[in-house]
Amino acid sequence: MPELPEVETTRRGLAPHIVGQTVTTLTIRQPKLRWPIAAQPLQTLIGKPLRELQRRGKYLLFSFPSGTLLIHLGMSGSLKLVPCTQPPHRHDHLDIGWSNHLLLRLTDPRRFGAVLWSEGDTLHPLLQPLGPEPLSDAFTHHTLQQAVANKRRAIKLAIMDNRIVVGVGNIYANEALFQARIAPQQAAGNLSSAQISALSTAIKATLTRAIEAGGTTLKDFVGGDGKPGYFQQQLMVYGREGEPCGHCASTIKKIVLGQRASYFCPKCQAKSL
DNA sequence: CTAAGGACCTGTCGGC
DNA sequence: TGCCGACAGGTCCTTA
Repeated sequence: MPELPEVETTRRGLAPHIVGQTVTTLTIRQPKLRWPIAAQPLQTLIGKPLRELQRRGKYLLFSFPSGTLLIHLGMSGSLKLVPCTQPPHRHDHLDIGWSNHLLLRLTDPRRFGAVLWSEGDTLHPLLQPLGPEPLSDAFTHHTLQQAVANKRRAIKLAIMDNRIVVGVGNIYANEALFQARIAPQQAAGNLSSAQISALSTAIKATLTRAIEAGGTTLKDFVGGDGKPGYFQQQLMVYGREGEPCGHCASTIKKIVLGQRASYFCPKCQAKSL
C-alpha cells in the first residue's frame, strides 16, 4: 500500500484533527513490528500536545515538546482516526488517544512498519542518510545526475535508493521510468543528461499526480475505512505484463531487479548503448 | 563501492 | 473444498 503519495495523503488527512490535541491514552497491543515498539518513551507522551505532523520520505513525524514519534507504514500499514469506543481488530497494534476523544489507530497485518522515538531535537539515525525529497527543490536533474555519475547499477535500483532520493517505491519507479522512456535495467551512470532530466521530471510528475488522486479520499480518514483510492489512477506499466503498451502497443515485459518486479515497454524504453 | 540475498510478517490468489 | 507455493506497495542488514 504505502508509497509516498499515500503517506502524504495520510498526513494531510490526519493533521487537521490531531495537531494541537493532547495525548490522553496510549495502548500497545502488539509491540513486535519491524523493531519492537519501546513502551517507555511513548508513555511519557500522555499529557503532551502534538505540535506538528510532518513527513520525511515515507516516515510520518509527530513532533512533541520532548521529541519526535516516527511512524513508518511498511508494506501493509495504515493509520486512521476512530471513535474512542471503537473495538480493535486483529491487526490493530497501536492506539493513541487524543483530547478530542478520537483514537489514532495503527493497523499493519504484515508488521513491516515501525514506531520509533527520537528524543529532543535529535534526528533519528534512520533519517540521517536520507536523500532529498523528490517534490522539493532539493531534488533536481543536477542532484540526480551527480548521485548516479559513474554508477553501474541499474537506474531503477538507483532511484529506489533512499540515499539518492526518498519516497520512490516500486510502483512509481516503474511508472516514472516509463514516462521518461528509460529501460529499468540501464546502467545509471550511462544515461544522458537529457534522460536524467526527463527522469527527475517524471518522478516529480508521477508522485504529484498520485498525491492529487489520493487527495480525493481525505474525508475518509475520520471514522471511515480510510482506504485511499489513488491507485485507481491509470498505471501505464506496473502490473501489466503481457498487455499492450498504451503508447506503441508493444507487449509489456516483466523482469526482476533487486528481487522486485519491474515492468517496462521494450520498445518505448529501449536500451541504449 | 556494488551486488545479491536473507530477514522481518500475513493475506490473497492461482493452480492442482 | 483444501492445500501449497508464489507473490505483494518496504527497507535494513549481512555477506561476498
